[in-house]
Amino acid sequence: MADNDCRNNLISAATPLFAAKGLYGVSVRELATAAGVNLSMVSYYFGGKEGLYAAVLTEQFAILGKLEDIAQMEIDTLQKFELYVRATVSRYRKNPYLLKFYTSELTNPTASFEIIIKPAIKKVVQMLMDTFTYGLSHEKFREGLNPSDTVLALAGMINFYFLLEPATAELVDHSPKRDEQLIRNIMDIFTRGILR
Amino acid sequence: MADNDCRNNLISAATPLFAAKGLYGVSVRELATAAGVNLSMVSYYFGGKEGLYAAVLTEQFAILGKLEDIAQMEIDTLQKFELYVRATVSRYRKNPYLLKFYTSELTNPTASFEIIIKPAIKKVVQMLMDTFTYGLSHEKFREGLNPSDTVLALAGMINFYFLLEPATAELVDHSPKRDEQLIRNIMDIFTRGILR
DNA sequence: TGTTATCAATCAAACGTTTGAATGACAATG
DNA sequence: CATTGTCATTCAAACGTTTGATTGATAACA
Repeated sequence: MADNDCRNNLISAATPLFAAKGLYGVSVRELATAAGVNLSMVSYYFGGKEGLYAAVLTEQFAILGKLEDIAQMEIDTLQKFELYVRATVSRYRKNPYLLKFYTSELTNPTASFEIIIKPAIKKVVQMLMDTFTYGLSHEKFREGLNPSDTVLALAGMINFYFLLEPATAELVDHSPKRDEQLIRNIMDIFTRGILR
Repeated sequence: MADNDCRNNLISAATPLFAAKGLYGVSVRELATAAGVNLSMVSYYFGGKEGLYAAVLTEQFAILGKLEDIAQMEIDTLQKFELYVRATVSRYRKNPYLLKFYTSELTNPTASFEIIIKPAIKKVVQMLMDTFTYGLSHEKFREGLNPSDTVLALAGMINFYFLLEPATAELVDHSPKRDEQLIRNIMDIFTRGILR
């Protein structure tokens, strides 16, 4: 097996397994078999099962950093929010496992939560709050709206849509071809909701 | 030990443990010790660990049925949505474990998902969609809004606020005394977002 | 030849479940 | 009224299996 194939195969195979069943729902043997490598390679490359899990999580959440750039862009405040929503949708479409790790850690946190997930989420929420506060101070948005409640509402609209898919797939069309309509629907509500 | 104390103790002790660590994150010994009962009582009363988990889940989701009554009430359509939001908030406040089971099953579904969680969620979403469609046909709401996208947006605004608490507690005040402001903030955005 | 990578085999520990005995309440029997 | 039998409940102990991790040998390569 070529250099580092073993390590890469483990991460690739572990990602969907951990996403579907969680850290304690998969055994090391299951991970090794799925990757087509020897069982002991998990300890050899990652120091153990939790190390592999942390490696998967780190890879998954590396993408999230790009969201912070939105705040510095020289575009309209409302456009920044739309950019956030669009980036979120395309991120979940490109990586169908990200949301699983995201919410799995929120509900059943492992040791990785404080180190990887929590800081990543805080940065995004902070960025959104800063953006909203800027819009407020420049008299674009209505007075009286609470910054944190408002940005969490926006984040909730888009994230919850994807989170609920396993339960509502038979009730609602969640296919990517409806994404554009979904984004417009959300931005439509949000824009009218916060503008003067 | 009095009649059925053993069974009740197991459910009471298992609820916070399963909520915090998930089905596979807790051992039967841990559950029995926390309940102060013998290890074999789990199998005796519930047929095994998964049986106890299912019993906990059933008890937790029994409350969710009340939401359906909202649709039949003789009140304004918008008031029905506000009632849904208020009921959701008070439900999470009264039972801090419900959301954990809710989202844990959505991300890492066990055998109980199809039987207990999925039907419960579908009923609520269907009720909300019916309510919105009624409002649409009676010309209260703007044309062009997609029913499913819109009600999932409302549900997301309130549910995501609670889901994100472990990550944003240091950034945002999630205390119950802010609930009224939170509800008004959400309904404010939603109302302006969907009204003509 | 020393280093890195991989393997099958093995380990102790923990897992969920089952067992057979002991307990106490209660009704039936004499 | 005392005795017997039945029943659900609880217990400590053990069950076989699976767990995550480690070992020492072996191969590939520098």
